[in-house]
Amino acid sequence: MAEHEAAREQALDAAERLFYGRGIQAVGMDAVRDASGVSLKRLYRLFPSKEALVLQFLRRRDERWRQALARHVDAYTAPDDRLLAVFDRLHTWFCEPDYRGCAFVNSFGELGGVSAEVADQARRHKQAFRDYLAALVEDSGLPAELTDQLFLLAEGAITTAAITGTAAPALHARTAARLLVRAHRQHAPAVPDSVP
Amino acid sequence: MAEHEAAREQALDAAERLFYGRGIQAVGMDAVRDASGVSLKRLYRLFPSKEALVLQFLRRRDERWRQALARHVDAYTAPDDRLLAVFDRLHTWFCEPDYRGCAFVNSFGELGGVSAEVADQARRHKQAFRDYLAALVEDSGLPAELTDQLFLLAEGAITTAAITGTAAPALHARTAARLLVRAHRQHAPAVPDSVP
DNA sequence: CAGGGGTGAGAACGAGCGTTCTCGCCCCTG
DNA sequence: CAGGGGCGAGAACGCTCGTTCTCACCCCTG
Repeated sequence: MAEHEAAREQALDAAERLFYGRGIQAVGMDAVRDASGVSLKRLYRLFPSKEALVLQFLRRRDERWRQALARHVDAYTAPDDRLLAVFDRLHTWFCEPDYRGCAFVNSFGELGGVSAEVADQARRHKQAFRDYLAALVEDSGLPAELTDQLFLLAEGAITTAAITGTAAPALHARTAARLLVRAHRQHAPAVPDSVP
Repeated sequence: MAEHEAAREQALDAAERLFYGRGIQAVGMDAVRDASGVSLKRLYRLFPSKEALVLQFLRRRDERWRQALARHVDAYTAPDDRLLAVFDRLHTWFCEPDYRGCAFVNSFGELGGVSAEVADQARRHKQAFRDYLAALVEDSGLPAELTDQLFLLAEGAITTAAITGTAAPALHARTAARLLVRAHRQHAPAVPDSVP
């Protein structure tokens, strides 16, 4: 029954491409069928409803997005490089040809007011990203207040890149991040008193 | 024919409340009629189509949003206070009970991939906000690069406040903004060599 | 080879929605 | 007072879409 898994993946691939590119409500199940080659009957056996497909799409996207970020960050070892690598990853993301912002922000805007589950997915995704940033900040020996500041820069860059259609916001966010890191170091300098 | 204008305003008020609160596609013209008390026939005489109503809603919201911001900023005279007042304004906005993020970001996420006009409205709105920030930055004698950095902070705060449902992002953005202003002043200090 | 259980393609169904039409009512003019 | 033109309420229409059903087909077992 690997057939089953393959169809599931095809369906989710198509759903992701369509939902992300055109918005969720603008995409019918017929469009998912046409794009995936998975018949309606099978679609409804794999996912009990469109809402289930949407939530699955969001779950998978969250996982993959965070994996891609971590993979990029893990190419660096120096804590400060790792912090800034987040913004490099944003830059390459923004350069993808059909970049259209954060799927979770978009879904939240479209359905957050009407579907509690979608709103929850968005909250969880952002929370996970913030937690990840917090760990990087702590590894750098920087104060925790920096986390939210960097998070806001990243978040702002994500939506600004989408709306303006350019990747420059990643660079602006990166410079701002460097300035903030430096500012925080000046008030509570180098720090590392590890291994007491 | 003040009747005409009154109905128009009622319709736009209801449309704004509904579109902003539930998303655009989740709100039918019937809902606008019920909430506004303006009959369907009249609605369609006032606005040739739902899309026209949506665009009008966005135009009006852009105008009012920027007016409210300017009014708040104009309560201050010192250039640096005016800059930071932007984030205070965000804070009071986030505290509104049915705050649900930026109507333009939400509309862009929902319809930007499918309606060029909606995408355009979002672009224009963000551009206008950025221009406004740029003027404040220039009035403070600060370097232009600061503009995009503050813009990203504001933008990030707007969506983060929506998704987390708290107003704290405004405070985080404000502190980050203060740090960035200070950082920029250290590299190219006080400046004002006005009136040569 | 017979038969049946699952499959795919597409029709069908029912609800929702954008838009228009009908019809009775009211007010305004001659 | 007579008549008509615009108005509101809501029905109606046509389309889309989520979901299910039909039916012919294929493959697999006895």
